[in-house]
Amino acid sequence: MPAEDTAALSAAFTLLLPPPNVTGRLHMGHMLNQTEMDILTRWQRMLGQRAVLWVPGTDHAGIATQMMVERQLATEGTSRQQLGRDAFQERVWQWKEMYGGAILNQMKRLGASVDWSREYFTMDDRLSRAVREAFVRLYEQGLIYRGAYIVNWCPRCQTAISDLEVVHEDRLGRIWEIRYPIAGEPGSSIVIATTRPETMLGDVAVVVHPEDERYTALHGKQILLPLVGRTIPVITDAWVSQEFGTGAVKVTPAHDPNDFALGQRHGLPSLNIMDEQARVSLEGSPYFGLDRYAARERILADLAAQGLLVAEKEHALSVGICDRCKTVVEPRLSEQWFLRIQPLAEKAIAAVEQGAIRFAPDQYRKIYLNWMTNIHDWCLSRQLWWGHRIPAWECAACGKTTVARQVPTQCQHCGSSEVVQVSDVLDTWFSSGLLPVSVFGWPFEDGKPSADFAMFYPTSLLVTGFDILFFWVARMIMLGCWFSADVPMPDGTERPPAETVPFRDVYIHALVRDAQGDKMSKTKGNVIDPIETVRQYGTDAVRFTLASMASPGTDIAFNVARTEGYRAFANKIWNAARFVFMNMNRAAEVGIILPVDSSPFLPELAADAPLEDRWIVAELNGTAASVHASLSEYRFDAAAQALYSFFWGSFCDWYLEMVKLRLQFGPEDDREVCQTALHCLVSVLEAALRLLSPFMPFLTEEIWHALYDGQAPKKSIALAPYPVGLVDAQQNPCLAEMQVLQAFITETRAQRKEMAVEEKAEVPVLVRAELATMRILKQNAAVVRRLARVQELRFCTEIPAHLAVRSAPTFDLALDYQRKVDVRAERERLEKEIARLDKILRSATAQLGNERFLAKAPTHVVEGLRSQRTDTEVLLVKAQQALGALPVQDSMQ
RNA sequence: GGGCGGUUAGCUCAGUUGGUUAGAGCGCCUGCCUUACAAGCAGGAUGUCGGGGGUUCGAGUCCCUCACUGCCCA
Repeated sequence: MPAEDTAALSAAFTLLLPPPNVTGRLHMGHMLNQTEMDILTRWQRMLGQRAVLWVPGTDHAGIATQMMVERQLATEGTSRQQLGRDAFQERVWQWKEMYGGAILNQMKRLGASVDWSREYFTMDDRLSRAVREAFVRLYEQGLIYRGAYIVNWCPRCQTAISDLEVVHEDRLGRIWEIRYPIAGEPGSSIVIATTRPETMLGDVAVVVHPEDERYTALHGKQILLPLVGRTIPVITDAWVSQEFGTGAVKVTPAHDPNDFALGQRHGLPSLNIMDEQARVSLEGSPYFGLDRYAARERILADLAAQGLLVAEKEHALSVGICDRCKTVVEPRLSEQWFLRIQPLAEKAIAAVEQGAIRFAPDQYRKIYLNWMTNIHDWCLSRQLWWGHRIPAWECAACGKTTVARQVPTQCQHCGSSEVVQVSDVLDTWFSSGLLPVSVFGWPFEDGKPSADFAMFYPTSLLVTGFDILFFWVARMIMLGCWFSADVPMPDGTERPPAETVPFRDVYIHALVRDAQGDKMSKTKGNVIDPIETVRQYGTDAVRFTLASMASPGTDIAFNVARTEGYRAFANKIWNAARFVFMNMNRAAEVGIILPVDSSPFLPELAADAPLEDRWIVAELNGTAASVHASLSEYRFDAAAQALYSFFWGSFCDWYLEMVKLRLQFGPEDDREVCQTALHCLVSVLEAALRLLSPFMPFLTEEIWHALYDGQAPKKSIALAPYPVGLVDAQQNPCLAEMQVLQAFITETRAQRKEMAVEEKAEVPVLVRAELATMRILKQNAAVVRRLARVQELRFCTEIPAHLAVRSAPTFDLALDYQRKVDVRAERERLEKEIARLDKILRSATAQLGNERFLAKAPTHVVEGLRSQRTDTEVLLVKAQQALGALPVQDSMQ
């Protein structure tokens, strides 16, 4: 990283692991998330320019954990109610101690280089203190209020849940039309439409649109509510849709959010007719104690019996279900604690709009802003026993509430000592939303920021999935910006807004799906277990698979075929290393000693060093530069591809094959040649291993240590310096020279196949080449002979007409081989080639004939096209000549 | 209903500010146990870049439109 870039960054590279639930098992999403963070962390650590900190921890996961333990209790024939709150909490702690570390333990196997000394749990004392402090401050700032509102109530979990914890599902339900008689006017009635007839027990009005002429006569009339016998008014409100159902709707404020709002506008009472388990709770009612669905059936039957059920139709509706347990949510009026979120949201919006937080991919910025600008107050309270209990105490004497950091001994309003803490706990996300400040020691004892906070806040980066963008990312931004605002900067100055953010970058990664692109689910049975996959293919291969498929904004269809490919890649590197070791041993036997070093910079070679040496160093430089650039933009896929193609395509396929020629250790062989070759080979492998290390830590570690034969300069490759690439390596003339050499070898091999030359046979090759090309071929004649199995290169001024010719822009070649060409195949090939060249030539000629193109296009494009046209013309002529030279009749001998 | 995406080789996906012959991996075909590697080597085939229109000297890339499809929010 150039020095000027580092100045703008903080002194540390810091990130928080999204804390897995204590109830969870490691899945592919975790593994992807952790692989990405680990690559970045290792990369930054090896760059060695900043302190690097990756903080692990686990989340107490209120509802989920309570569910697990309650299930366990049920199998023992008991329940949390029987145990009581304290004993139940004790059980949950026991459970957490036993199973809570599962994911972190699995993480260790994946090589995640987190700082284990800083591992936290969201219910730890110091984090709990932060939760209390945050709650009390918000309360003191007038941002937390308590009141009876409609919330999403899960009758199974028996707690309120936030909007985000409700998932909507489109289902085919029914809509019923029910006749409500007008009080005191026999024969007169109004027909209402409803999808939830059971809630009619709590009806307090019927509402119609004020301009709906069908019902004008009924405005202000009273209705005799069937089955109940209460009278309720007909009211008007423009919210009603005249097209929906009959245009008349019943109003049940205690059981529907829209009705609740309507009730507030019209001053209607709210009649709660269901208990915590969604059973009818209306004392004295014949439906008392019935579950909501049983009550529905009975009520419909009774209405039908009275002739009041007018119609029943199919109806598509969206049903809210509890994200955790999939029970249909019951909108329910209840007393809850809310956070007035607008002031926090404004800061959170500004932080992103002003660029203090950047999203990658950028599209998530829009999604975030869209959500944040339409945000609703946050229901903070949960009716659970596992979590951070709300620090509020109710007074039995005066009925008022005391909110305090420490357990109060008396009511702060009337002084009574009869204060009891409210039983609700806080939404789990309230505590995880505070993590960026709380893990670094907030709140501070004396108001002075801790050393950790000064060093690590704001963190550098958050890596997470889009599924918790609102749950967690958005909440961290809101709470982080809010609570860090009054924490001074390390130098004592006031903290500017851009420094209040919990992280500077958010990288949102994809969802891991199965090979068919379907979402993994237990019910579908298509879950790929990362630990099992790792067992089969190795951690490095799975990590590399995930990295290489992590294209931004695209879900990953995880296919083990791909992992098999990367296992082969790991194997390939292993074998290449074996080859190097073998030669090091042979060298040692004849007394050649190698100085190997782990310099961040790659060796610089003399201009007259062998072409393949200069080339592989340039390639490695280019790869390092490319990996660095890719990782800087979170392009794990591009970085992985660059590494793959370097190791396999450049290092193994070409360099090793070429360098073999110089690794001859016989008594007559030149020791200096061997030593030079081996030195370059070992240096390149050593540096390349370091370059690959963040992606494949296990394999590279093992080979790297073996390379130093127990004398490695560092305890681990992870602490060695990361190779710095030279961007201008791409300009090195050796690249073009090597390209010519490779083209010659490839063309020769292709021609051998074409002419069905036996694999092992060495054949003389006639060459006509331009001077520069001839020079390259002559200098590398040994390489050409070996890699293309050429017996002898015969340079000539023209290839004899009777031989089949292969051409490139700067050379022609022909095999001197007795077997004749497969004329049909050769003709086919040449015709295809001519068609291809002709197409290119036409298009190039057309463009070059266009004056406006010549006038407007940049010079390098025009020049490039000119030389392309020249080359193409030459090749076309040659191909046509070759075709013309073919014998007329097809023959193979 | 509101918002955000996607459509490129048989499959999964890349494709930088528009610029010279659209790439990779896997799969496929052919020939090879060449002293690191058959989990390998060498050679090869494969695309009207979803349809239509526009801007431009030039469009996979920018704009409009249609079709299909995914996700989020309500």
